[in-house]
Amino acid sequence: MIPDWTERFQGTAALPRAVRDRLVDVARIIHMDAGAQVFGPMNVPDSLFFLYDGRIRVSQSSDTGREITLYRVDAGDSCVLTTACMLAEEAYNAEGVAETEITAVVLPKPAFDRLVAEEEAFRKFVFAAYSKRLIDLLRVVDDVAFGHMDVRLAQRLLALAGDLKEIPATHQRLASELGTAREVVSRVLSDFQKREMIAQSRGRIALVDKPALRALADSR
Amino acid sequence: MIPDWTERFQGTAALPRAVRDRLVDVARIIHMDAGAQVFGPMNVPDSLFFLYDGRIRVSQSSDTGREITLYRVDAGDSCVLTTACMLAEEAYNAEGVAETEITAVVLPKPAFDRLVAEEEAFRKFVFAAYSKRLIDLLRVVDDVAFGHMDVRLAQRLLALAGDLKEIPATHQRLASELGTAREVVSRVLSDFQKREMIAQSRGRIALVDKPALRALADSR
DNA sequence: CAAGTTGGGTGACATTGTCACTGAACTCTC
DNA sequence: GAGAGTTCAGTGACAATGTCACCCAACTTG
Repeated sequence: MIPDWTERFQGTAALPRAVRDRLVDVARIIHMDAGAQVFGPMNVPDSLFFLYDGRIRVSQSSDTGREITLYRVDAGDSCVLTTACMLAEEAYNAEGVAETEITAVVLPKPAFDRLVAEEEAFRKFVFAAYSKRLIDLLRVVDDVAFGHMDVRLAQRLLALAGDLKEIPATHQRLASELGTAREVVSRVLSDFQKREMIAQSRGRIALVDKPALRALADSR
Repeated sequence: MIPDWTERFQGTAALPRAVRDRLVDVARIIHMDAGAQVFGPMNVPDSLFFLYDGRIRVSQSSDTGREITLYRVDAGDSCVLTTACMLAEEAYNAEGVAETEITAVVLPKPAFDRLVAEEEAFRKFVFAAYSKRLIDLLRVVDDVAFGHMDVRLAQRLLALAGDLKEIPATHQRLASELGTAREVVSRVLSDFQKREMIAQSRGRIALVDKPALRALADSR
């Protein structure tokens, strides 16, 4: 089904043929639909997770119903938060939800341990993954603690849009990205609209003046 | 001077005698005064850092002059943020400052790599350290994004006090703990005072009614 | 089409952040 | 121990953000 997933990851592509064959043998491939919860407070995995295809959004939610996106796991990345959870047996309320249909490689812990012990390349990969997430979270803290809503929203709109001119997103959805309330997003968006940087219709936002958004996103 | 620092760390105490002797040989011991910057944007270390004695406060600051405490490194912990920085060569503006006089063990990267490769116990220690920091940061994000100032301040006052009844801390200092502005801390503290939970004098805060503070800290 | 559901708008108010001050409390120097 | 400078804290006005209680419009479904 998947030709050879070890091609796909920084940490495994460099491994000797024999090791890779063994890995392909011992790992399980799983598929999940978009919207499925990959992990969460009630669903703590005991294995290591490598995302072969698709995208996962990792978020944290408050008990008052608000939510914030921490980062996204893209194809080729591993998901270290699950690992972290296993190691530091502390409670946390982050969850990972598949944003698209996903295909992932699940490596049993013993195999993971062995690989980390024996293979330099794999070890580097895992450490890099941890480091990346740490840095990601530093960025989130910085944004939430010190950033301004209009700037943050402009940044997020541009990031979500990529090369496209329009994004399918409700105000609530954007609020969950930034960890704020829907009303706040509505307010800021209607301001953007007044300044003719965007155009809105139900569930869609058209980025009319990307340069202006970019300028705002880079300011302050 | 230090009898055998390898006793001190989870990751090294369990190692074979021979390995530990080699470690003691290859590592450097450093001392720093309270207030010294251990690492920062301008001061990126190329070695691994194990805190033998003292405490380090790791914080992040905005370009507008505000600051927030991310976590503290206690004696017996390693400081993984420096590692993270080395691996993911991204810019970040976190810094570590010695809160007390500190004594630390600095392990050159080659020795670190070798240890991680060869020693299970050490590897576990390092992964656990990373995981702990990830969880710490999740907690910070949660607090900043969803927490209320009065609750957060009550929590912090209790944490900083420990068993003591009084803490030496300026309003500005507390603001830097929580990533807010001094005026906000002043406001909340004067409210606490009005409710007779604390008493204030210049640079000192007496926790008069700890149970009430505790109740507040645990609420919402 | 009617009814239900979801997305979005709005005004009032609470909390938090920012700014521009003031004065009090400490420190230092002479 | 009397000023001078510095650090710490208090204040009022205002801006930005969060919360609440609604409303209505747009879609969806039976």
